[in-house]
Amino acid sequence: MNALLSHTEENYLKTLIKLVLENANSEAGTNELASHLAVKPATANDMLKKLKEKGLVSYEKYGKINLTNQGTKIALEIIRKHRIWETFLYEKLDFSWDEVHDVAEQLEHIKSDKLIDKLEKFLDYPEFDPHGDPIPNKEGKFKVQHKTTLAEIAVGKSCKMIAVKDNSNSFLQYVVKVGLGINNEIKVLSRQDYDAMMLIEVNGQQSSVSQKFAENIFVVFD
Amino acid sequence: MNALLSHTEENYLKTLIKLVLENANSEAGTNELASHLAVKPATANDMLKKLKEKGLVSYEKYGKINLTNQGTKIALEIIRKHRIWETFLYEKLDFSWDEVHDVAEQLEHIKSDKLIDKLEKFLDYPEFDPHGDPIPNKEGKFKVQHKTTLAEIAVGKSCKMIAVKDNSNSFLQYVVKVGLGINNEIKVLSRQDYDAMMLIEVNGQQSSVSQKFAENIFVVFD
DNA sequence: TTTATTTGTTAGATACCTCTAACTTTTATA
DNA sequence: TATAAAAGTTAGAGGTATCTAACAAATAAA
Ligand SMILES: [Mn+2]
Ligand SMILES: [Mn+2]
Ligand SMILES: [Mn+2]
Ligand SMILES: [Mn+2]
Repeated sequence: MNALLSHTEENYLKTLIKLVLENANSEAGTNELASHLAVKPATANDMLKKLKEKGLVSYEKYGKINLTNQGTKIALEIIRKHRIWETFLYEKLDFSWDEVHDVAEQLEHIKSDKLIDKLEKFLDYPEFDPHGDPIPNKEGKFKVQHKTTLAEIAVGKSCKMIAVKDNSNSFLQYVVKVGLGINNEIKVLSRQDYDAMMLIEVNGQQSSVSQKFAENIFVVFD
Repeated sequence: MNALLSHTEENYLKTLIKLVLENANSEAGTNELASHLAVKPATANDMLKKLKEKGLVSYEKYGKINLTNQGTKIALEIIRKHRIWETFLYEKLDFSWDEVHDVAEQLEHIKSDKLIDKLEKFLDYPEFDPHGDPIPNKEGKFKVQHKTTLAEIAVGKSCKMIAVKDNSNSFLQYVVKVGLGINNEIKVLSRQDYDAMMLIEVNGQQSSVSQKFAENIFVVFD
């Protein structure tokens, strides 16, 4: 059934589904794909032909790229594995928030349905990973949370942090430094007209954060 | 320091150390290596040149193959990872005896010292894997047990099973079926002169086992 | 609507890992 | 010791994943 893909092919699918999901227009381009995978457009183009040949992506020459149903299914399986492994590393092995991603990038390619299912059970069926991202279940379904960014919360209002948008190590470390974490209550005390710098309060601690920072914190209204 | 090796290179080193250790004469041959890796001798020969170039194996044209100190160090690290992962799968995820090996073959190539050290701690520093094989520590040291095979135990004597020699799925499943497991006490009731078939008793259960079977069960005297 | 810029594609090359077929060296056997 | 068998090596080739450089198409700007 699952036509044994290489690490590389899996990484292309995973990147494609991320682009397709966040692009809103539900499609991706060659250059965009290449840059996210840190390869040259020519390389990505070759791989796209191969993935099309295998029925995992649909696209025509000079057209936009989409995943087929089969491609989407596989991509979600990889995301599922990635997030379950991140949860394992964080919950059981005491890895920190910013350390889990790189190792999960390797672990997500381990081929064993039994392994990931048993790991999921061992973790007691987690629904979200350490960054607040939803973990797809075996059927590829996951909890969709209505989320806003901290940048959009009005002055005087409170909200709860549920996830981060940027998953880079430097951002994650910065978030920790500011005293923020998943499920923390955040109160917006003020916002500058000039540059949208915000003063926020978390656990009684006040911090000043930039617009760029606030745009990468996902929150829900209280 | 550790010049990032490919999965393939790591598998060659791991196979080499096994051959070198079990060959007693402490060396291996090209054909032998190739057959263990399920590749053709020509392929193994190419890789040997490459590993020699990298300073991991020492050998001269038409001569015998040995690992260098650096090659030995890396090979032991891979074995360490393999056995720690097997222990994790068996102890924490309820994998059975015969299921752990194949998944560990993949997991052993994950590159993260932190991961394997934290996993080792999580498992409370195990010294032996589920098959009774010793787990090298970070320095590559491991417990050496003086072991004999069941085939060598005299009639009327008892011994304790400490490991299996053959790690194949079919053998492991057979061992379970016979009612045997690590740390079981085995009493040798009789042995046929003709074909060395043995009658043994384990946990009050009597079984008849072949010489080939007995030669693959490692035991220690009581 | 012509031109410039961005985006995407092709051609040709390299590194890695593998193979088959032919050859050479070493070891075992008669 | 001459010959046969086994073990090991080389040459030549193919698939995958990558690159650079040159080209083509689509889109944005003038
Ligand atoms: Mn991640
Ligand atoms: Mn995550
Ligand atoms: Mn094993
Ligand atoms: Mn084992």
